[in-house]
Amino acid sequence: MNHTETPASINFIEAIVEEDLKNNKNDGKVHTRFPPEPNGYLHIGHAKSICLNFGLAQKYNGKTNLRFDDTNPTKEDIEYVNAIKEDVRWLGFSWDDREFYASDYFEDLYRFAVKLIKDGKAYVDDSTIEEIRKMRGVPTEPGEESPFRNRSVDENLDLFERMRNGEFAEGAKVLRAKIDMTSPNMHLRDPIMYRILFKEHHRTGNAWSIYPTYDWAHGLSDAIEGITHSICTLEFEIHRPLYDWFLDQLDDFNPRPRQIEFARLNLNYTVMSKRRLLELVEGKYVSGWDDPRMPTILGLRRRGFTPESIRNFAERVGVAKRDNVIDFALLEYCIREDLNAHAPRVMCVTDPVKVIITNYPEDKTEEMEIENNPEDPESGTRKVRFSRELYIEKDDFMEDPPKKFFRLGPGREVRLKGAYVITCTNFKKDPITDEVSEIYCEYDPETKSGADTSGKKVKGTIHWISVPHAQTAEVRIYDRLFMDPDPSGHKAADYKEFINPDSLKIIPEAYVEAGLKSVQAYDKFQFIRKGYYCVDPDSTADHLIFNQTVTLRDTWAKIQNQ
RNA sequence: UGUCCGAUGGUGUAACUGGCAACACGUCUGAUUUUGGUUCAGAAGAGUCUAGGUUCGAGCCCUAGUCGGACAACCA
Repeated sequence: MNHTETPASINFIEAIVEEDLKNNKNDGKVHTRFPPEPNGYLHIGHAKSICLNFGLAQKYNGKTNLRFDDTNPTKEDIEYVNAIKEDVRWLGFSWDDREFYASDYFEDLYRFAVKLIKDGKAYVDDSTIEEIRKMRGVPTEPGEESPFRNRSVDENLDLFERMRNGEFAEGAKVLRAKIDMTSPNMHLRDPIMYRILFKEHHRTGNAWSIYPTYDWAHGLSDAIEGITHSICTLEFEIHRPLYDWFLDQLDDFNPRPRQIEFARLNLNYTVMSKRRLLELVEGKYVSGWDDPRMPTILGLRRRGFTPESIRNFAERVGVAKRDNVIDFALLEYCIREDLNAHAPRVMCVTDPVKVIITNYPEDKTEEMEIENNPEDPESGTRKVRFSRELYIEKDDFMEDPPKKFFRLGPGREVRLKGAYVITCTNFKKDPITDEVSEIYCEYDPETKSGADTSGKKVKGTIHWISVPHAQTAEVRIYDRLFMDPDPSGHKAADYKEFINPDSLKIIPEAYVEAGLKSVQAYDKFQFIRKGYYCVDPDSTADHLIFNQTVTLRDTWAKIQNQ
């Protein structure tokens, strides 16, 4: 045995944290936060951020706050805060009693703003939104100063207070930080700290008529909560000088939070922007935020994803600063890995054709004991009834099969999963449609599953449902919502053109094993491609995997070529 | 014609303070298999954006360039 220690590789954020720990910065504490704006449902991209923030704290014995960044009442709603809490919890993370809201700090923020005004570092601007925009200039040229920039401290103080008191109309005035109108960084050209908004806030009601902007509120909220490492996505990188500037103007915060940016998750075939997901919901392209085709946590959950699989995915995609597009196949792999080991499996026939076992007694019924999950010995077995007439999948029979086709055809043998080996002796076709309507087989009594004394080896195993014992259930097949070209790039003119028309297929009456109530969702791309169906019988309940041997798209292409 | 950030197999992430570019997904081959799944064994695939420089030695350091991304909401 070689005991050479390979140092476990850490990501760049962990490297920063470890460096801080080494220098005993922040008294050796690690405190992160997950700060969603409650204006939409969480998606797989947020899951990465959640895993990052909570995972980092867990790893270094720190804590993570859940903070709602609720500074813009025009977009936010209590519905979203509840949904977000549920999603984070479901993912397996706990914020204990540290559930905070940026709106909790409105009074503090106001006080800090007054301090800035007194220090001559903020001023009330009467310019219109257009004027402000125009004077801000463009990135390649300096902006110009507002005519209101040099108001006296007293006047600013008075005006700001009256803004708070609701004496001015929306858009009439804003509070701006006095920084540098010539800065090449647009965010430093006197950024807006407060705007007037006569809008009811989901937590503070009508108490406020001014609301802080993100830049003003975020760093301060971090500081107030004692956050040490404020992790956010790359698009905030250019905000960092402003984040630091605001903190520099105020008290000496200890710990002094540090903003660290990472590249957000992109998935091919997937739209990840909250705004666009909202469009999909409002435009009824999907049934809701929890539609199994959505990349939302709720959607993935209904699609059959487990919290473990998503956490695992977040771990595997890694963390870095370069733009990335993760292959959907990795996400599929993560859930398959988990479900394969844990999900119980059942049989279902979606596109049936009848098989008659001519040498099996007409009035006989057997109960076959079939394991629920061959990978999991603890999953036990169930009894499935078997009789002379069965349904099998149309795809599992070929009149004139090519060499590499391992399933049923004239004269061929297959095993019926958990039952007998049968040999096809004949078949009948519908004279009108020319489709195979009945298949005649003989079974070998010696080949009974678990008690096979025949020594027979067969290449294929197919699933079946006993005709007299069959139950019907609706089956929904979900494919990826988007097809090529990849809509995850943000350049698509209208990404809705890429919606896959077959993303949801409903089979109203598929044959299922007795005892199955309904079959709501399973996933074509993830599972059929690998020979699996994932079932979500009751929205978010446990899932099952069908014993399915539907022609695998890739495999089938190969068989045809041979 | 600005500022900031980034660049490693098809995809993503590694490579301790410079020391033969590794892991995973995907792909392909073979074995096993009562689901063409799983599992197992193996293979192909990059010489690290380019050009210089420092060095015994550069993916790592320096310089210049190229390409990509972000930034001009009273959004976050």
